[in-house]
Amino acid sequence: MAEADSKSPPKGAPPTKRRRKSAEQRVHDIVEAAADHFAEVGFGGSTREIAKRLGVTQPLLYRYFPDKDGLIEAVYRTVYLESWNPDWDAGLSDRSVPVRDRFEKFYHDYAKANFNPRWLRIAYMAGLRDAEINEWYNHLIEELILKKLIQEHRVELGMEDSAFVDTKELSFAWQLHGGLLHFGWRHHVLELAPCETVEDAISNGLDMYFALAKNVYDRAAQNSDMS
Amino acid sequence: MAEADSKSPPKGAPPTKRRRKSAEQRVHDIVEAAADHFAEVGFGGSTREIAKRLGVTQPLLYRYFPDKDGLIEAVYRTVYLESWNPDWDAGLSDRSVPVRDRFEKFYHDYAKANFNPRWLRIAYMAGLRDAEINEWYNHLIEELILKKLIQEHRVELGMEDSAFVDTKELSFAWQLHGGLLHFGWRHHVLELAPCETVEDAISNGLDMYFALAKNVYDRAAQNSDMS
DNA sequence: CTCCATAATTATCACTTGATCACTTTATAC
DNA sequence: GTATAAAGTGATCAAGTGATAATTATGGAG
Repeated sequence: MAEADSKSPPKGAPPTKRRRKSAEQRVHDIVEAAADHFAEVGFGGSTREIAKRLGVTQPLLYRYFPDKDGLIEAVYRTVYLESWNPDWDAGLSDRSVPVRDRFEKFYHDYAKANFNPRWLRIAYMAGLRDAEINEWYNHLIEELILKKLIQEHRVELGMEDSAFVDTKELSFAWQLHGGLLHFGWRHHVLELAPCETVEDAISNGLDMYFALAKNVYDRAAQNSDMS
Repeated sequence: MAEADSKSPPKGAPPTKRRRKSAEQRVHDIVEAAADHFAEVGFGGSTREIAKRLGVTQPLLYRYFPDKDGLIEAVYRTVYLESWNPDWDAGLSDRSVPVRDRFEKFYHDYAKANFNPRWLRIAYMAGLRDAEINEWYNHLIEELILKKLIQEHRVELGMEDSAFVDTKELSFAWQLHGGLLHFGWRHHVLELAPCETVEDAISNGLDMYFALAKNVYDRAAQNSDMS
């Protein structure tokens, strides 16, 4: 705040005094500008354009990053990490609240943090560029969110609290998560006119998930009664 | 057939006779090679590499396409059109078959045609590059597949055959389609180890859709009874 | 005020890329 | 055979790219 963004010189034109920033601050600014630029034009975007946005010369980037790939990886980290809230796990574990409500709140927060052009575009671009980072992220989602959903749902239905998660259960959970992510894609990448709000999409997705998961558990319970 | 693929000279090295192809054939070959190359490395891939794959010099491409963008658009068209089967509509309309079965078959075919790295990567890359083409495609899906699903399902439940499609119904249908597409993404772009088959994913997705849609329709029917 | 570590710049290189044009080779019609 | 339309090549350009090295300017410590 209070500081005009890097670029503009105070007043006159000629001297254009160069302002120094701490290494820490500069790294942060560069990654931020790089993320914005790459999100817009892809990772093919030039280092010169990034420097231009910062009002800085291009070789300066190489003072803080070994090469373009290094910068891109820093962008990965920033984009993925700064949009992940560590508090989510606590919220999802709070059994004083119905599972449905817990996950509805979670997905509202998740959408608020991630359903924007910058995050979605970089996430999909990263998946296309090198799947590794996205593999890691999907693993995170599966372990921390989807398996949690399955287990907490089971507990609420009075089933035994087993760590084992069935393929079919995971399939349902991924169907939910994938469907919502695709909503984000249509909305913020394709920029299609939204015929429903995010809240509705989340609510509808959860309805589908809980309705069917319950059916399946009920049927399983009947089967075990018969045995 | 019987013709060794363009590249290799018949036998010896020195003369490397240049083979001529009809313009039509050459255009087809170029687009095919371009699609393969772009699918692998992104639309930043070079025209020289495409030419190399064909065993041809790079300027030749400019005989058949005005510029790189023109080539990319031709790739769009080929990839999208050649993987769309016009017969699908007939299959989806055949009321002698249960809706569930019709759409299960459709999604099997759809996955067979589209769930491969080339199609998925180019489709997502196209969405990131310029949303327009993907907007058009999503419109196609919505009009020809999803609305069909909704209406045929209604008919099977004995409801009136109205052309009007509710926002909520569409939301469910997109949740289904998006979830399945995301399965393709995880499977063929991220190359994650599949813990379920495509068939299972489709079957589970449809289970979720039909279970909930039926619930909603039943509830709507009760409400109208009360009025 | 002076010093000096270091933030930032200037100049530049080697290379790739999309694109153009004049030229050569091929197949086909006569 | 020979003429000819068109398929294909070679040489080359201008622009833009990531990256390096030498140089300059800044601001805090003493």
